[in-house]
Amino acid sequence: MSKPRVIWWIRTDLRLHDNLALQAALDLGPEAFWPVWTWDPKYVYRTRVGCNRWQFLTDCQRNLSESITKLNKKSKLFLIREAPQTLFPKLFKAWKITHLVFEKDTDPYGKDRDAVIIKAAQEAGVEVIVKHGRTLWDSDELVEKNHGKPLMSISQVQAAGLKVGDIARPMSAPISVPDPGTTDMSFEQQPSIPKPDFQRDRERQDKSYEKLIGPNGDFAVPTLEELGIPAATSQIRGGETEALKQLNKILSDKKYTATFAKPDTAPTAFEPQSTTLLSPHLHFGSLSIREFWWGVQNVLKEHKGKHSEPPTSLLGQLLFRDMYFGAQAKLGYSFNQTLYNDHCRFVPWHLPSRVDHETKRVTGDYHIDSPEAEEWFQRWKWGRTGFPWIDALMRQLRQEGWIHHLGRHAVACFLTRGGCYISWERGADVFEEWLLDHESACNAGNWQWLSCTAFYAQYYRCYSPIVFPQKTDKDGAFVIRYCPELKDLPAKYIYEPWKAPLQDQKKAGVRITGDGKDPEKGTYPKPMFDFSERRNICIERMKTAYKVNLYGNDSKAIDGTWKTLFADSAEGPTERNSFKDAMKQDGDEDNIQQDDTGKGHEAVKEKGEEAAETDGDNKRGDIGGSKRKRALGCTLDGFVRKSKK
DNA sequence: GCTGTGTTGTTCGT
DNA sequence: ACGAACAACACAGC
Repeated sequence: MSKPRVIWWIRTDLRLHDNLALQAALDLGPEAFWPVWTWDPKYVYRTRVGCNRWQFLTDCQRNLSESITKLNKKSKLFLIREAPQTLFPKLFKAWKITHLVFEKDTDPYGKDRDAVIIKAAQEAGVEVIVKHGRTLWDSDELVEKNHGKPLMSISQVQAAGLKVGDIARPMSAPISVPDPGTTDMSFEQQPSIPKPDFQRDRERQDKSYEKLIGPNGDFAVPTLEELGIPAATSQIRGGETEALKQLNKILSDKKYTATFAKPDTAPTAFEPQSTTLLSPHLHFGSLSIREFWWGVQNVLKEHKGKHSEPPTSLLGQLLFRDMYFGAQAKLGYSFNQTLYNDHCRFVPWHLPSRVDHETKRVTGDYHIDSPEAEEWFQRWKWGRTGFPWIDALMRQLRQEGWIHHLGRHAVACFLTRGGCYISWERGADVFEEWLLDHESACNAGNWQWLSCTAFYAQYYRCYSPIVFPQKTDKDGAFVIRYCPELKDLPAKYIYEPWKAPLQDQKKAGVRITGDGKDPEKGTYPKPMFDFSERRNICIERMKTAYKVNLYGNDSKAIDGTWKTLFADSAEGPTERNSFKDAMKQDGDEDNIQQDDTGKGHEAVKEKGEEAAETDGDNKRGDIGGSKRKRALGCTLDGFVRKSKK
C-alpha cells in the first residue's frame, strides 16, 4: 500500500494548537499533506455575515496560513473557491488522495454537508477520519447520555458530561508539517450560483469565485475587496496568535479568572471589557475549548481562597455553550426556529417567520402582521428606539460586532417579551449578521432563553432600559460613547432624555424629537412607546401564552388555528393612545404609524428574504440597502453610514 | 404534592 | 447596602 496522501479540511478549527483533526492527519505519516479550506457558497451567499465577521474570518485564515508556512515553507492554507460537494471528487482524483481528515461539525447544515462528502469520499476510495473537537464533550454523545433528549439545563449537561467522560488535556501545536504534493488544478470549476445573496453589506459584485485558486493563482485568502465587502468597522481582530495572546492575558490575571461571576460583570464596561472576548475565537476555532477549559482549571488549582463555581464561573460559561450545542444536536434545524420545534413555546409574536411546510424550515422571510411592529423592529435594529441604553447597545453591536452578554439580554428582552412583542427569530437574524461570535446553537438558544420560550420561564422578570444600566453606569458613559449626540445632557436624563426640559435640551445642543425614521442633525428621537405600559401588555400576553401552552410542533401553532385560543388577548388601544397624547406635548407631529390595514405601507424586507420570496428575477446587486429602506420612507441607513465615521 | 432553587428584575422599605 | 413583595414558571429532590 502506498503512503498516505492527506487533506486536512479546515472549517471550524482555524488553529495549530490542540487540533485533534490535524494531529490525526499527521499521525498517518503522510507523504503529501494539504491544509485545505473550501470557499462554500452557502457561507459566502446564504449566511448573514456582516463586514466585521468577514474580516475576523479572513484574519483567522491568513494567520493560520502564515503559521503553517512557518512550519514548512512549501505549505500554507490552500483556499479553493468552490463548494466542497463538487470540488472534493475532482480533487481526490487530481491529487491521488488517500485520506480526508476533519473536525466534526455541529450545526445541521454542516452535518448534512459532511454526510455528502463522506459518501463521495467512500465512492472515491478515500478514507475519512472525523474527530470531535469544538465542544467540551461530543454533542451527540451528550444527547445519548441524556437519555436521547436535547440538553435543556445546565444540571443535565453536568450529569451527562460526567457519563461521557473526562475532557481531554490540550495538545501543543506540531513543530513541522509534511510537504504538500501536487497542486495541479487542471479541472473545470463548477460555477457558483450567487442568488439569493444574503450579504447586506456587499457593496460590489463578489469576485472571489472568478478563479478557482484566486486572482494570483496562489490559493490566497480572499480580501474583503474581492468579496465586495466594505472595510470592517470593528477594532477586534481574529487569528490564533491573537486568541492565545488574549487567553494568556485573561489567565495571567488569576484573581479575575478564579472569581469570575457573570451576573456581576458590567455590561456598560469597555476597554477592558468585563468579559473575556474569547467567544469569536471559540466560534472560528482560533482558540481550542480545551485549552481554555484546562487553562482555567490550572488557575483554580493554585488559587487560594474562594473561587466562583458553575454556572456563573468561567467554566460555567463553557458548560452553557455545550448545553446549546447539545440542544441543537438533537433538535437539528428546528432548534433555530419556533415552528416545528417541539421544545420551543409558541407565543403569537409579531413578525413571525414564514415556513416552508414541505421542508418544515423557515424561508428567511417573515409575516408583517403589524406595520407598527415592523417599524419598531427597524428602529430597534438601527439603534433609533429613543431609549438610549437600547440604542447604544445596538449601535455597538453594529460597529464592533460584539456586546456584553447582559447587553444582549437587555436588547433581546426589549425586542421580545419586554417591549415590542416581536418574534425572537427577527432578533436572532440581526445577531447572526452582526455578531463576530455568532454561533447558531448559542444564538438560537439564548434568544429562546430571553424570550422565555425555552430554557427559562420567568417572564415577569423584565429588564428596564432605564433602571438596569443605572446599576453599573449612573452617568451613562457607555451611552454617550455610542450616542454622542446626548453627551451634554445632564446625567439624570441620560437614560430617559425625553424627560429633559426644553431648556436643558437647548443647552446640551440636542433636541429630543422625531420618530427615528429620518433623524435631523442635532436630534435624538422620542421613545417609540411608553416602556412600563408595554411591559405590562407583554407580561399579560405572556401569561396568556403560557396558559394556552402550545409548542412549535403543535398542529394549532402550525396551521394558524391558535388564533381562536388567543381571542381575548387583544391589545388595548386606549392605553397606547394615552402615551401618544402625552408625547404630543411639544407640538411635534407624532408619526408613529397606525396603519392597521397595512395599505399604503410597503413592507421592508431583508435582502435575502426578498430574493427568496420572488422567483429569482432580481439581479444581484439590484437590491441596494438604501433602495430597500426607502420603501419604508425611512433613511435609517443614512444615519448608519454617517455614524460609521 | 411540597419545597427549594434556578447564572444575570424592579420597586419599595429599612 | 440589604431584604421582601411583586405575581408566579419549571424542575429536581424528597
